[in-house]
Amino acid sequence: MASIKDVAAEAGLSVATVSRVLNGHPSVSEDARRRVTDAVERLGYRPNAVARSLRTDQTRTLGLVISDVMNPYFTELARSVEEEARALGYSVIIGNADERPDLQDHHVTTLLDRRIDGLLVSPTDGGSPGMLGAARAGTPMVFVDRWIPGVDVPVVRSDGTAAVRDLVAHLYGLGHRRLAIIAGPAATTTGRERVDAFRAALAAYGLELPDAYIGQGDFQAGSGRRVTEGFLDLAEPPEVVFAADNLMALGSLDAVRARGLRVPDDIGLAAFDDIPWFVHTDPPVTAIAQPVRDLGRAAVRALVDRIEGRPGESVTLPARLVVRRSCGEPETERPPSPSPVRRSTP
Amino acid sequence: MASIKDVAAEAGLSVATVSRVLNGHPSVSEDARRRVTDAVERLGYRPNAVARSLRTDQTRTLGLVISDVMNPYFTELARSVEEEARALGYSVIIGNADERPDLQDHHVTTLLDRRIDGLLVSPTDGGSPGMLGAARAGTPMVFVDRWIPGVDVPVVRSDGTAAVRDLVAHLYGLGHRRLAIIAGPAATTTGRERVDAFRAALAAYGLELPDAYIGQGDFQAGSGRRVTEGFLDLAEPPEVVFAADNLMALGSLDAVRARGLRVPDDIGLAAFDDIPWFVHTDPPVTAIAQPVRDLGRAAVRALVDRIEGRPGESVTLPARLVVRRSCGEPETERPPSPSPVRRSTP
DNA sequence: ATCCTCCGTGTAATCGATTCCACAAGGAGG
DNA sequence: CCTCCTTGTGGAATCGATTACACGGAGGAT
Repeated sequence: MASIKDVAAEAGLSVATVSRVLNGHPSVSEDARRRVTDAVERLGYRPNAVARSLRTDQTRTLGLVISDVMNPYFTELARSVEEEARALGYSVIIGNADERPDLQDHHVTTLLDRRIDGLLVSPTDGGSPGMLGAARAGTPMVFVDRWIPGVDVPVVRSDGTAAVRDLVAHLYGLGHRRLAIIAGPAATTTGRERVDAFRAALAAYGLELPDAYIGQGDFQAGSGRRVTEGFLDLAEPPEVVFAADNLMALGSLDAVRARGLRVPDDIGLAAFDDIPWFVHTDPPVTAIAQPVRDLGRAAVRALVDRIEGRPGESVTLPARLVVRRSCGEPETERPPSPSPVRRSTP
Repeated sequence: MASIKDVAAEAGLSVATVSRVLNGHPSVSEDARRRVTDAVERLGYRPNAVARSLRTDQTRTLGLVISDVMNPYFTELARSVEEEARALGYSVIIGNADERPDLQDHHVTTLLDRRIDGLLVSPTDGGSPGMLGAARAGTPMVFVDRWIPGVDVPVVRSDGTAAVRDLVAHLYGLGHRRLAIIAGPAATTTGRERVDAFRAALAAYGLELPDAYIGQGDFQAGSGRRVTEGFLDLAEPPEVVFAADNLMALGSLDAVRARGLRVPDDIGLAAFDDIPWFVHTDPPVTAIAQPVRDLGRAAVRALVDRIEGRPGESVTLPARLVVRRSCGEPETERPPSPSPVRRSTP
């Protein structure tokens, strides 16, 4: 592969001049500029990003470590992050932690070894050593979705308390009183917050959240199934189950169906995180939707701000309730809406 | 951040010796080895992968350019690719082409600029200039899922002809005769092959595939909707629509529902690519499942073989039909099966 | 005409690793 | 006791870029 030296030779100039042309440095004669671009063209030369990074100490690359790629919520997040990063002239390398702290650490160290300019993390746990180290070492960093209290890093997330309140109001209005939740891991902020928000909302209606109605999940489908089975085995099963993420809701649906029961007639179901597929499930699932695209965009902007020396602030965006049929009859009969999967095509 | 020089100073040795210890070179005294590891420990030193790559001319990184991350099929492919690559000591950088040749080219050049060791591509089109250039330039390369005829690169893919035959047999057995297809872009191999396989299978039953029953889609939900609307407007609409990927099937479902019609009573639906959500849609969708994990694994192995100087061969794995309820009554009434989303949890 | 600027260019140092080659010390063999 | 090998180590070149500094020449001011 041709190097800058080859270009210099081909153009009959020094590597310094070639480099200047390549980087749009002002003090280069028109003649030299032309000769260099011609030589580049002839040789099909492309600058070696590795060498450039070594010299300039910046890779123009962002690392994104997410908890689970197979979760549509995170897939969409990753997509919007990449989009915004590209617009800002950065590439992104995605690491999938699969909800495992050890894998998360692996990716963090790998990314740091490659000297990425900044790190976007949605931590799987309360803080693995590798991650804490990275934060302390001064690598520009931003948390998305989940975060770790006590670590001084901007957080870009969505606040679901109002939406959860709306959800409880909706359920209460439908006559439901025994409401249960499938919680996420207590080590994650989203795991804890959603339970807290739910409990608080229930309290506003004079409802309790007994321990038996709090199932411990891990944000994966399997746990949703297991917890739901436990609920159904109760002497007095809940009337509605609220899953703290979409995968656990899926598992819950499975469990209900495996018993030959039906949603929402026998038991209602609601989920945190709305995804395109919830429109098409049987029945369509009532969910709390986060503004994922905006979250990704804001996270990248905050991180790039940090990288480029600007402050880089935390952002909290509200989530909102999307009522469908999985908890009982909706208020109004609307025509089916088109799938949100659709792109910009008219 | 500490460099190898700092380690050398701390250990009271030369950088050469430090490097040898780091790389497990045999001719290093036990004493030196200990002093170096101690120094590394004290300094929290991590080798700079950028510098290393520049010197050794290898990044131990694979590039993966896929057509659409939001498509669960590709998400799963990406996941299995990363998994296998990690097992083999490689990282992977994912580029999302979003079915756009220009974006695909952008990612290919970016990846090449970073001097990745090899490229895994599922081409969006018949071959964008950047990709063809990469193939010609001798970068180790392997096609996954889709490929480009005439380019001498191993292909790892799945063969759906048998499964499509099974599908048509299933539909024929259910009494359906007017069968339509929503095709993928003609520029992609999968776009063409699936139509061809479908036509051939129909022929085996003395059935035709009239032009009016071939809708041109682009593997995105929007086109599935549009094409299906066209089918429904026909004087004699098809009895079953076969979507060449899962996203278009989703769009098709939307369109049917938007008319107030029902699947499978008013019109049947089948899809290429099985995904976890098809179990939970209303109704569950009959689909052709590819062995995605195996595909990802095989692709990485072929690529790494190429990179490390071994031949690196093409692989074709069979797809299989998964019958559900979207085309009419299934043969047997089975208890609902658990969701395939489940991980290794028992 | 002289001096000072400014412009365009080239030389060489540098980033952080790897690795070839030289070399010193020590042991074996003659 | 001398030579030869082996072993462990260090010096320095190298990968491909960027950039500080030096320098020659053109042009303007005096």
